[in-house]
Amino acid sequence: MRELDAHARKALDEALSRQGLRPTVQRTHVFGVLLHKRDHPTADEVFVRAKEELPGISLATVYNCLETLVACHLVRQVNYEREPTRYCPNLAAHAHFHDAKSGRIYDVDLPPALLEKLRKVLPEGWNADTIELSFRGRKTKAS
Amino acid sequence: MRELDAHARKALDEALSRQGLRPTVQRTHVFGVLLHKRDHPTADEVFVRAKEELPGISLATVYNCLETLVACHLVRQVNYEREPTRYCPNLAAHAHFHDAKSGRIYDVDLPPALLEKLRKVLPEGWNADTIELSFRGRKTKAS
DNA sequence: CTTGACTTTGGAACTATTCTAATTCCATTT
DNA sequence: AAATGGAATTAGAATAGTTCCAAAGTCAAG
Repeated sequence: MRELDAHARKALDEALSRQGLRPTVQRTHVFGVLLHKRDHPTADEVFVRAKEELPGISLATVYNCLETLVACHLVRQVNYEREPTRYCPNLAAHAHFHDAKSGRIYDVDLPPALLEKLRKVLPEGWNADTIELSFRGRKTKAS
Repeated sequence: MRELDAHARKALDEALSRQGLRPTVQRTHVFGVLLHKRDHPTADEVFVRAKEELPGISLATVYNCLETLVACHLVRQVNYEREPTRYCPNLAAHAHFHDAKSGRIYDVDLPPALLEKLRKVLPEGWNADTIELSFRGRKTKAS
């Protein structure tokens, strides 16, 4: 992952400058790491991967960059039980499936119609900004 | 909350003995604390409440008891972001609503039909043992 | 009573994350 | 180009929720 593609580059620059922040090499690279392998890494894993190209980067910076990317809505946090937070650059509406066997997390598409139905379970006057749906179980088939 | 009612007592005794565990005074009391005020307390909050009647109880024991109750399926854990784990004695299928303003967590009933629909978003061969659904937002009306 | 498994306890240890203070970077102004 | 000042990065210390551990206590069964 030498470089961000033009689309990602633009999304990053715009989202950052919207909040008066600069696209530093660390931020850019951390974003690149997430886009490169979309497997929901932890901050530590991002740190290890980031160091391959930016040996001097610190863990604190990785945390800072991830926090910034989340604040800019370029990346989502995924929490599962008390495990370390994972990071996900998939911004489309989706749920997560935690495979008990491998520990891996998979994205699962959420049809907009279902999202609407979910919103409807809330009583009048309760407004949800975010909806999180996660499954835990076992995959018996790959796919 | 001097005593567990007969129903809770029975559920506790049966669930514990199913795993060869004993209904100690600490376990019984921690369960009682959760049933008494169903507001999703943290382990620390349970600790504080438990000490009112059992001044000698230790935090480690509260953690142990909660873990045991969860393992016996008498209590559910509720995690939200990286906040401390909360505990919930409501075993019926339900979602959680996190009120951003008050920080409080509310139970939201989940119709079985909706649960079925949720299960259907998973690809063939992916079997969910647990489904977690949580909302975050603001309540504009009490209710 | 003894035995042996289960429990509880206090405190130490662990770990993900946040904080802090010092340094570096970089765009802008001189 | 040098100086300025706010933003960003850094290493390491600090924090907080939770788990671990070894010792002491409890209890049912023999």
